[in-house]
Amino acid sequence: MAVTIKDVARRANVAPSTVSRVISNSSRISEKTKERVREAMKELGYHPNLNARSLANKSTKTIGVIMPNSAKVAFQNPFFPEVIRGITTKAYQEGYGLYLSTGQTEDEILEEVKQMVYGGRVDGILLLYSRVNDKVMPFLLEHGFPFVLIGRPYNIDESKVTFVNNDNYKAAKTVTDYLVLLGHKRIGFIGGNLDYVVTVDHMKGYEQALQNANIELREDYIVHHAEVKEGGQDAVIELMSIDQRPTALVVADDIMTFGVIRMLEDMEVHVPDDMSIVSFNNVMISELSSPPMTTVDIHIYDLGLQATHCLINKINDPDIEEKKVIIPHRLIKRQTCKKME
Amino acid sequence: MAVTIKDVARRANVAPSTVSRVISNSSRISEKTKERVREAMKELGYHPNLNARSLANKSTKTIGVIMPNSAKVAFQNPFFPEVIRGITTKAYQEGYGLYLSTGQTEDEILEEVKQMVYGGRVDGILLLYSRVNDKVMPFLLEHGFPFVLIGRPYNIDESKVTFVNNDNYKAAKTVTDYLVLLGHKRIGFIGGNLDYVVTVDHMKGYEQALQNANIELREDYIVHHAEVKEGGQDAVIELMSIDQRPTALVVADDIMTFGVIRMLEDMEVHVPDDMSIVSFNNVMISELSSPPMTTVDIHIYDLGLQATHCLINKINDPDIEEKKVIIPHRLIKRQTCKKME
DNA sequence: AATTATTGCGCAAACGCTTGCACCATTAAG
DNA sequence: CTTAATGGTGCAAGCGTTTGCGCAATAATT
Repeated sequence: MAVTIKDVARRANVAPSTVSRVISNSSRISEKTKERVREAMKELGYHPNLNARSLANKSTKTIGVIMPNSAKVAFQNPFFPEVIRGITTKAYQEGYGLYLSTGQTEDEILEEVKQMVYGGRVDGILLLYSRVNDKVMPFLLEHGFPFVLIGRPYNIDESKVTFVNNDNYKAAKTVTDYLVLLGHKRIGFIGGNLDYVVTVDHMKGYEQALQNANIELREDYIVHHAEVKEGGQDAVIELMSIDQRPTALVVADDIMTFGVIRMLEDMEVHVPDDMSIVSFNNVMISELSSPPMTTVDIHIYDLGLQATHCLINKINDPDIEEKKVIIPHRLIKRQTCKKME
Repeated sequence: MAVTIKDVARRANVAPSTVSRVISNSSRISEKTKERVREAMKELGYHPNLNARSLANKSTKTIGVIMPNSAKVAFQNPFFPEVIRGITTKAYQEGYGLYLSTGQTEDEILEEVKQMVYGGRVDGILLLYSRVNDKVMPFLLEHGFPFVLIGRPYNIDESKVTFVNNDNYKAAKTVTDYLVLLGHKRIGFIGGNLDYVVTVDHMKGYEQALQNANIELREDYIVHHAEVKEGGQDAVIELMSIDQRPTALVVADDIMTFGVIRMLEDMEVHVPDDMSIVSFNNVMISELSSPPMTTVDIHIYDLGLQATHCLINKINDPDIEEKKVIIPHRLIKRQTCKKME
């Protein structure tokens, strides 16, 4: 059996409660006793039992990280690793641990969240996605459980939830504007899963830009695909089989862009000479495409960092007001866009 | 305060112990009482407190996942997301949760592991790397704590630890043989961080293949870099500034290959016409390079799955004998290799 | 010198659950 | 009809911490 607080107490000739207070560095214990107790702890190799502590404490010092239909598909996109990097960094600084969701379906995930909340496994929750019809957020809201959303609440009063997001609408608009500025009139849009709020924001921005430029919106220029990998390729086929092919593409995700570029190459459509492309995220390998892609950097790492920051604040002070943090984005011009002659 | 086992007991007119036994579906309770208790649980919306359970139980139903110098840099490589996918899948099936390490340095990580072990936070540990001079494994070994290594133990008796690995030596040898078969004599090697066992295995395989083919080993053809991204590019510069440039490259990692290809393109060295490349891992986007890369698929997902499987077995039966699982690899021929004229 | 504050520590209850053991009805066996 | 199994529950002691409260002993105040 492991060495407990009682063993330490006995060894140091004090009461268990004193040991506990030494651990929490209570000012009510004299320096002398503290030293004696610490000595005993060292000698016995004492380490606190975290479960017991959590039980008594009602605090676990761990935060739950919820991914969309789990890591299963999510992790195919470098977005998640990167956001988790940000989370990890902050969490570590603040002495928090991370508990990862593992469920695959929406229902499984909801069940897990309930476990985390009711079971007292975590002190707060980080939602790494915003889905259109999400059941997790309402649950959390209803129970007044601390959480922060990465993304934007949908169908829910923004003032009721703390969230960290990019201005995806504006990013998409800017990007489309940019393409228009380069002289493109036939601009296609390859979007992600329409269940995700980010996708609808992208589309709105795209549409607005076209409208501002008096370019007619063509249904057949808009294609959505859930899977980042295959999606990119399928989408290209669809778009390329239209009579009047687009000359430029707004692509939802850098990874998709890899697929898009490959597929276009196969069709002997050259980027950027025959086709301009802009996409989103600027994940690590984005600059390694051939040609290197123009994309908008959304500072994924910061999303994670800030979100964690907010969450920890909320955990420490549950009555803190809800907050909305917008992480700036930045267009990174590389070599997939070209001016129309 | 949340509803506890006692509330349920009162409601169902039984003792708390009975409720507990109903939860664990003990055969000693009659169906009738079980029904009544379950009814009460539903009505009150009972959910067990996991900390209390863990405390009484000495089991947490969660497994600790340790990454090399943390997610921080690790996650830059799709290897980790993918292996975690495998882990998640199995863990979920078996009702286990995942607790992620967040430390950045070796010492921080060791400290975290100690916390997990002494603190009773996890039932077992998954080591996602094998480093040459690792302190975590000896610690775990010494404490007889259940763990499984993904990779291969180094400087430690293999029979003492359960591990899941590829035959990286053989993979590297095969790949080099393949290049030799294609007529290449000047074959370079771009390796990863020499602290990792996988890197030394790769190199051994490479060297052996050359030796078998009676090709002289050239020091200057061997380059190592820790960072997958920048590393690839730096390495190319080094290798290309040699008088007698290599005509083929064995690259430690697919992501590196992206960088390598880009850099070569910039130098107007065309792949595969002027340079053949083979690398390792076959992560999701590997097939999206231009040209699509030839690589060896190491079944990362399975590594995670199997490792988790083994770990759970070990948790359930600590006296189970240590096991060594080799996941097969497979050369995926795409378009970065060409026969020498 | 008597009273009040202050400091330093211990007692014991609580956190919510599990589990060995004892106990009381039944029912089966002798 | 007694005794022995058996089946179904309850009691109470843990699991290792935290923390409100109380009690000495000492220091500060009249």
